[in-house]
Amino acid sequence: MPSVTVENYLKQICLEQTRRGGDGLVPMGRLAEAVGVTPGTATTMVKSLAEADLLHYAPRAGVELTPAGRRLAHRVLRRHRLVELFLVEVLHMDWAEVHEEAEELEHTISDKVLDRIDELLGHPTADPHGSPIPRADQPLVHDDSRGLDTAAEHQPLTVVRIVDHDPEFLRFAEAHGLMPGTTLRITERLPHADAVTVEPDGQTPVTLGTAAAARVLVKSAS
Amino acid sequence: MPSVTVENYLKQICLEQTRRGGDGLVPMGRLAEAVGVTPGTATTMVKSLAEADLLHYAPRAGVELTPAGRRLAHRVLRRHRLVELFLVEVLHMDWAEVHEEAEELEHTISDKVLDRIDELLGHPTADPHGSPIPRADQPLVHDDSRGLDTAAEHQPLTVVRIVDHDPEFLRFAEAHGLMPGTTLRITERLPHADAVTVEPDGQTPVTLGTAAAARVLVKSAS
DNA sequence: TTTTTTACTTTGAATAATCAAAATTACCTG
DNA sequence: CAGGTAATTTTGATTATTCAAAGTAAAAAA
Repeated sequence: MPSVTVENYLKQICLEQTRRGGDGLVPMGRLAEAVGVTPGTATTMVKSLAEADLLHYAPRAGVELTPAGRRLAHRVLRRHRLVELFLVEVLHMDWAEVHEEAEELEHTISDKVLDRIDELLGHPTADPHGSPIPRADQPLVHDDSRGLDTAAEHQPLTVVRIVDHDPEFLRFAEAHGLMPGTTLRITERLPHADAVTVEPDGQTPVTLGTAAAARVLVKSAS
Repeated sequence: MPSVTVENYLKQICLEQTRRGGDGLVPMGRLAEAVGVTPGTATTMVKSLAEADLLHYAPRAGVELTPAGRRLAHRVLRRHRLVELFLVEVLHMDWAEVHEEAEELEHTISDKVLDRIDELLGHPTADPHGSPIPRADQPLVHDDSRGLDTAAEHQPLTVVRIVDHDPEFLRFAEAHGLMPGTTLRITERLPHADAVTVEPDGQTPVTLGTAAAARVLVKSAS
C-alpha cells in the first residue's frame, strides 16, 4: 500500500490537474507548494513515483498522473470527501473544520469502514462543500458549473460547490448563505472594482471580490 | 506530538504493565514482540523514549512508564476503545474485527472528533470487549474480576471482559454467549485436563482450556 | 563453580522522507 | 543575442525507524 506521503502527492497532483482544466502538466513548483515541501524534495519524490509508474515526469516541465496514479488519487479523494460528509452529517461537526480532520483520516480509514459510512449516508455523490465523491470506478463527470466571477447576471443560479477549504472563508460563506443548494442572483457586476454583488434567496446581498467569487461555483437554477 | 511509532511503544508497555499486575518492569523481549520489531530495535527506541522521559529504562531488566508516558498511553487507549465502541454501535461493525480497525484510527482521530464520539455514545466506560475506557484524568480503577480459570465454581458470575483480540477467538466467544454482560456458572473444573466447563445463561455448556478461560474475566453476579 | 542457554545490547547498514544551498536550465527583456 | 531572473534539479546531509548479525551479560543447568 502507498504511504501517506505518496497518497498526498498523488492527491495534490490530481486536484491541481482538475483545477487547471485537466490538460497540461502540473509544474513542480505548484506541486511542492501544495504538498508543503521544498522544490528539491518534490523532484526527488516525483522521480520515484514515476519509477512506480504512478505519474509521468517531464523534467523542468511538470507531471501528470498515469491511470494507476489517478486511480489511487481518486481513492484518497473518495475517502476524504466521504469522511467530511460523515463528520458533518453523523457527528454534527462544523462545516468549516471537517476538511482538516479528513486530511488525516483519509489515510487510515479502511475500505470496510468506508463502505459502512457510504451506506449509512445513502451513497452520496458530493461532500459538504459540493465536491464530487469519486466512486470505485472512476467517472467523475465534469459539471457545467462556473464561478460567480463569470456567471450570468440577473438569473436564478444555484450554488453547487465551494472550492476553498479555509475555515475562515467557509464560515463567511455560511454566514451569507453561500452553501451548496442555495439559490441566488447576481445583482451587479463591477469590473473596475473587481467585484460582484450577489443576492442569495432570503438573505442580505453580499459583494465579493473576483478571487473569492471564483471559488463559489454555480449553475443556472433549473 | 508523538509519532505513531512512539504511541505504539507506549501503548504496548502500558498494556503489558497492567497485564502483569502493575508492578515490575516489562522485559524488552515482551515489548519487542508486542510492538512487532526485533529486540535490537526495541532497545534503541526505548533509549530514546527514556531520553524524552516517557519511561524508565533499566538495561537488561526492562522498562516502565513515567507518569508522562502513562498519560500518553492512556490517551491512545482511550482513542482506541472509544473508536472500537463507535464502530460497533454506530457503524454496526462486527465485534470481532473492530480491534484491527481501531489500531489505525487510534493515531489519527483528533480530540474534537473523539469528543463528539464520546458524547454520541453517552460517555461510555468500557469498549465492546469490556476493556475500560480511560478518561482524560486518569483513574483507571482496578476491578475485582478474575479469569474463568480461577473463578469460583457453581456461583452465578457475570462476564466483564474478554482479554483477547483475535477475531477467531472473539467469534467463538460470541457464538457461545461469552460476552460482557453474560451471566454464567462454572459447572465443572478439570484440573488434570487443564479445562473448565461453563454454562452461560440459556446456552449450551462449553468447555475451555485454561489458557482460553483465563481470557474471559468475570466477577460474581451481584 | 563451570558451562550452557537465553535474553539483551551493540554495531553497521539500509530505507523513506526531508532540507539547505549550490548548480543548472529555460525564459524574458531589452 | 546577451544578461538576468525565476523555476527546477543536484548534491550532501539529517532524522526516524528499522534489521541482521555479532557481542555480552545474566540466569539456569550441570
